[in-house]
Amino acid sequence: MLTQSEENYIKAIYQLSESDNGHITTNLLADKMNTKASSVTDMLKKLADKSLVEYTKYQGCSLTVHGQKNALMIIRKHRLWETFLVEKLNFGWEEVHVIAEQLEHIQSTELTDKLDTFLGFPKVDPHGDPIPSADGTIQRASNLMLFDCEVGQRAIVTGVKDGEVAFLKYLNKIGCQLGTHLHILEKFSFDESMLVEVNEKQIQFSAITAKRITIIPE
Amino acid sequence: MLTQSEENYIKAIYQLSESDNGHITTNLLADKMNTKASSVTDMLKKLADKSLVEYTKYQGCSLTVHGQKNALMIIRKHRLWETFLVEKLNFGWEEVHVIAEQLEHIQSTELTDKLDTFLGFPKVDPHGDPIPSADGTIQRASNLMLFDCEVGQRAIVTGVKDGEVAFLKYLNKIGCQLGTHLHILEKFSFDESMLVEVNEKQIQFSAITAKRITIIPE
DNA sequence: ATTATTTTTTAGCCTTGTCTAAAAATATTT
DNA sequence: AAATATTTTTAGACAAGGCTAAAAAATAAT
Repeated sequence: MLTQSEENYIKAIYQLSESDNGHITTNLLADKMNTKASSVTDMLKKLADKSLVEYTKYQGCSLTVHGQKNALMIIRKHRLWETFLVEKLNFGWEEVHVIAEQLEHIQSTELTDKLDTFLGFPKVDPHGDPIPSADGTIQRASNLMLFDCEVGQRAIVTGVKDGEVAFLKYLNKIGCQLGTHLHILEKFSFDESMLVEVNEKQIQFSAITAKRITIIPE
Repeated sequence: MLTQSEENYIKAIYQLSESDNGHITTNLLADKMNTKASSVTDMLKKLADKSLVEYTKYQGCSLTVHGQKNALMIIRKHRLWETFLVEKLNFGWEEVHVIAEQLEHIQSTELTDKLDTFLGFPKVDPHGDPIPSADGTIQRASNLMLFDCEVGQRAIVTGVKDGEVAFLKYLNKIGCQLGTHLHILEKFSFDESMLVEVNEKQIQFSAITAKRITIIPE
């Protein structure tokens, strides 16, 4: 049984491992957790004792298989609850993250699985992130970015990365959701921004934004 | 913003106040919280500082209006979640208490109210206990006990008190739920037990059990 | 190959919530 | 009313999780 703090560390390590290839440094984690490096060191020792992470002094850490399994279950809960909040309680996709951060710590496998059943075994959460199944399987998230599309191409939005509230609200305003059709009209080399048709309106996306929107070509 | 521990104390004090008329002693609370009197003393000071309880040394405590309001919101959350678990996720009424003890600490008034809406503003939880409304109003629970019924009388089950798992499972076995019709056939003075017709079967209820089942006369 | 710099760890302290053991206040008996 | 028993509080300690400041290791730069 893990504490909430331990769970939060495990989840953070998992998420960092997805981008930064496995080798997580103390400072990186401290940054992600909004805490100090010294606190991270303390916690890593604790997690290593419980064999959730591999940790060697001054060498950073990585999750053990056991740790990964735990991380996936926390992420499963987080994403199922987000789905519940949006699908059943009519929350907006920009509102659910903070609440799900609390709900993901509720301990009951039976609850998680029944929630999954109730929701009809959704494959992705409201931001397009894949939901791990009860046995710990997870689909690889689509990594085709709007940014990579060519002029003239058509695509459908499948997800948003790092969905901070302000960004999601902006997408709401321009009517851009999961499933929205896009048509790339123009790309500008000077700042790598692009002009895109969204719901019959022309929208200018910065490179940063275009890298946060994942798509499938149409 | 209260810690989980503070919330648990507040809730316990509220529940004790319902039966034991307002004046809660340190030991009583310690017992209810499965902790030591010294720990209770410490916590009462903290709660008094936050003006959630009225506390005078050696004299026990009682909730302030502010404390009562908090207690009611925790109970509201607990009972709404219990209802959700039974109505939507198909849990049995004997399974939901422990899970709801975790869910009751989730902080989001919006979530609570949206859950209430989703459930269709239920008046009582799966054990027949009244659910406080968003403004903190709560219906007085029915206090007519099966125990008080006379021979020949008919009644309908409206609730169960102190619903520990084994007791609720027993009620499941004999098919006794909220809404079940009862017919009192006989009362025995030697041990105050009673013979009751439940679903066309004759069941012998001890005094203890008959005091835990609340009813309305038919 | 030594400095200098950055990163990480250690050491010591704080807070929350708990505990035990001893002291103080209140209740109960005789 | 005094002695005894019970209840409650205080004092001091501990574990979890965090912090700051100083020390140690690793990395970068001369």
